[in-house]
Amino acid sequence: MHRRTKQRRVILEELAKVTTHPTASDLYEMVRRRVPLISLGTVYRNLDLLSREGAVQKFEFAGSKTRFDATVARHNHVRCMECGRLDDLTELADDGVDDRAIELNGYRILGRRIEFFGLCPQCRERCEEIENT
Amino acid sequence: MHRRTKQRRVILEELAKVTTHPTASDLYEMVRRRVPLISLGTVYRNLDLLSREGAVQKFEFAGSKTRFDATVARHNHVRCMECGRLDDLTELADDGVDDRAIELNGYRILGRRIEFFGLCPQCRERCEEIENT
DNA sequence: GTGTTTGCAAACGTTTTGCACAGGT
DNA sequence: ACCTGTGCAAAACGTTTGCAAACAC
Repeated sequence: MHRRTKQRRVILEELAKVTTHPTASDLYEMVRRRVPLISLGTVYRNLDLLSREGAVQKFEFAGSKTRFDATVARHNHVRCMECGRLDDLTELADDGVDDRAIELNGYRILGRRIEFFGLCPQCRERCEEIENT
Repeated sequence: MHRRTKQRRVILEELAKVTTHPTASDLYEMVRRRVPLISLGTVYRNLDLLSREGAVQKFEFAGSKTRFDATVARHNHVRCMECGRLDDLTELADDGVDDRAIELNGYRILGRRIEFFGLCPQCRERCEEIENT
């Protein structure tokens, strides 16, 4: 069985503190303030273990680093193409995508991921200013 | 202006030959049969250039290598979680996802990507056999 | 001739792994 | 005492980049 180590506990605690979606090295820096000698490898190993247990969610986004989230409830994301900011989209939990079509391809569907991308409020404003010049 | 080099031409020709979604190194192996001294770096540089030109599509899938496609029309994908196989889903081009909700978050949405994942026909059969044992 | 493109190899950033030791049970 | 988890460093992985030579225009 899995043992309750200080490293594992602090990683989970630090992840639960934030609503951002930290990467493994973000978390490494956060945890290091409380467990100075922790190694990045340990952070990776624990995040992997915790995500397999279902205690954290792991998001492997297209074209960027893996991000982690202590919020386990299902939700989709928007990424800003300009600054890289990542936001939750809780309202779109039920996305209305039709599953039947995929049955036609002979696949047994186990899940789906929707990623939206665009401009966040700040970058949008900045871009629109430039457009109007 | 861009020059018409043998390497670039052969990369595009080989990519157009297949309906799979080769990675850069898959393509490197394919092209190498015709241009033995080509380097992997050249394949990457040309795929990048061709995708910026819109001649090929680049798919940066979550948690896996970037794949390329000479079919430019918009379509979604299913990935097999067991064997990694990747299929097109042309029928689901209009996915029915509601865009209005995202406007509420203040984002200007420029695109979305839907990835389905599950078991392909072959792996599905194999898994169901094991389940029934 | 000029400037782009190439092959090669080294560098890169993220993630994984091998190892001997520390520490939870 | 066992055997999982750790720190460290090196390796692995896909991708990018610096360079001098080669080539398209």
